[in-house]
Amino acid sequence: MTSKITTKVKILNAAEALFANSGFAETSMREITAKAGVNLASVNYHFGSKKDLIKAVVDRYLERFVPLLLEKIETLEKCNKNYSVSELFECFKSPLLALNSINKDGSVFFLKLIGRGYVDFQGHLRRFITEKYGESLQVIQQCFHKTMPQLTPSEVFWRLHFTIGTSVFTLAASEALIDISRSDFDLEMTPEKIVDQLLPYLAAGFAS
Amino acid sequence: MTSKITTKVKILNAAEALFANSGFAETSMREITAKAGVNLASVNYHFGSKKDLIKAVVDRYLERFVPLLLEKIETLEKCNKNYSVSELFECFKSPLLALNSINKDGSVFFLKLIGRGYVDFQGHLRRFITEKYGESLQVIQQCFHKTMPQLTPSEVFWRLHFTIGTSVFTLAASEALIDISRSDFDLEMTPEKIVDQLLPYLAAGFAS
DNA sequence: TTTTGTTTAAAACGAACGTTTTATAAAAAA
DNA sequence: TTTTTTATAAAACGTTCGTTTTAAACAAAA
Repeated sequence: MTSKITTKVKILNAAEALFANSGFAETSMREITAKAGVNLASVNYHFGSKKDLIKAVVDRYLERFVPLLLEKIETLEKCNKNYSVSELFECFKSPLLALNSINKDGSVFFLKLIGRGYVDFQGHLRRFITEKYGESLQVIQQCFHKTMPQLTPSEVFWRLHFTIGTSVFTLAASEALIDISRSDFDLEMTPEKIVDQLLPYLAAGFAS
Repeated sequence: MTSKITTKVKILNAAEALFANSGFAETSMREITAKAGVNLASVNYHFGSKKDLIKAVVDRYLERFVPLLLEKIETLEKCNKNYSVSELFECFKSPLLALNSINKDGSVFFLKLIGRGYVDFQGHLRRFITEKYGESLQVIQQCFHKTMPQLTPSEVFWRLHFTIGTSVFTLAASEALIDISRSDFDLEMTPEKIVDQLLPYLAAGFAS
């Protein structure tokens, strides 16, 4: 028997696409439930409020992503005591791609949502993330510090967030940028091709 | 006689701060007019609509910034035929700081607004900018290409937008990041200090 | 089968939104 | 001064928002 798609999951799938592409405030409950093909009231019934729905949408990805990433980093540390920045960057790749099993375009959605979480929605989402995943994030940060021990922890922090910023902004604005690229260079870009150009840029910046 | 602050300017000043820090959709007309100390209807009277107000807020900065930047680049081209990437980056500094004469924190507001313009507000703002400043932006792009002629125009385009992305995201999320930096490292950061760390990062990435 | 709890459906709620209208005041032009 | 334009003020407009209520359908347990 093929597992039934529950109302909850229908809502999550519809909401994440709209949130990622249009933003939290710009997306209404009615748009979400219409796209999901469910009743308007079901969001409040299953999630409580729009605020909690936003958290649930992001958390579905984080719950998958963070453990996979920590796992990858752990095996890297075991195999190779003196790993490099780019090896550490590599650890992000497969956990990110794993998100596409939750949803086609899941990895793109995830990065877009993270980007929105920083700038939209006041601090709600960020506070939720740091509460639930703060320890894991600090572990990751320390791993980056190991690759560049000459930096202060604060410098590592800022370079990491420059990196995150470049990634999530590029993805968040990817539709606009792909548009421009098509009209200016007659070049059809995809998120994958963008990432290929992005990675060396990021590595060079972080190791600067 | 001290020049009178018109209602129009009061609205622009109030709106830009709210737009930059909270976003376009999240900021209501009533918040704007309350902060400006003017009547609710005056926004529609002077600007037509909220959409047009958003354009006016951003354009006040662009009208100052773009000519100053083009001027700086022009003199660089005259003085030095073979200028470098970092020399070109330098050209952005003083035009950016000149925005602080429009408004204390003007340069930070400007970058935050550009960042929001990419991801919020569908494509309205971006379309407006490319219509009015598209030619200037292409000139700038060609100058960057001169510093790295081995790249294709498309590659220049993407690296430039990675750079923009890093900048505007960092500024847009600067409050959140400054918060974290304070609690994690007991370090009080300012936008200026952030920019000092950001510039070498950007230069390394672009020239990668 | 009856009962109980869970999920969906439809309708309505009050609040907040951008905008418009109407009226009044101030300034400029005649 | 009178007339005409320009600007501000107050109130109301119709919509849309997130949420709640009420009722019906469905499932599980007794």
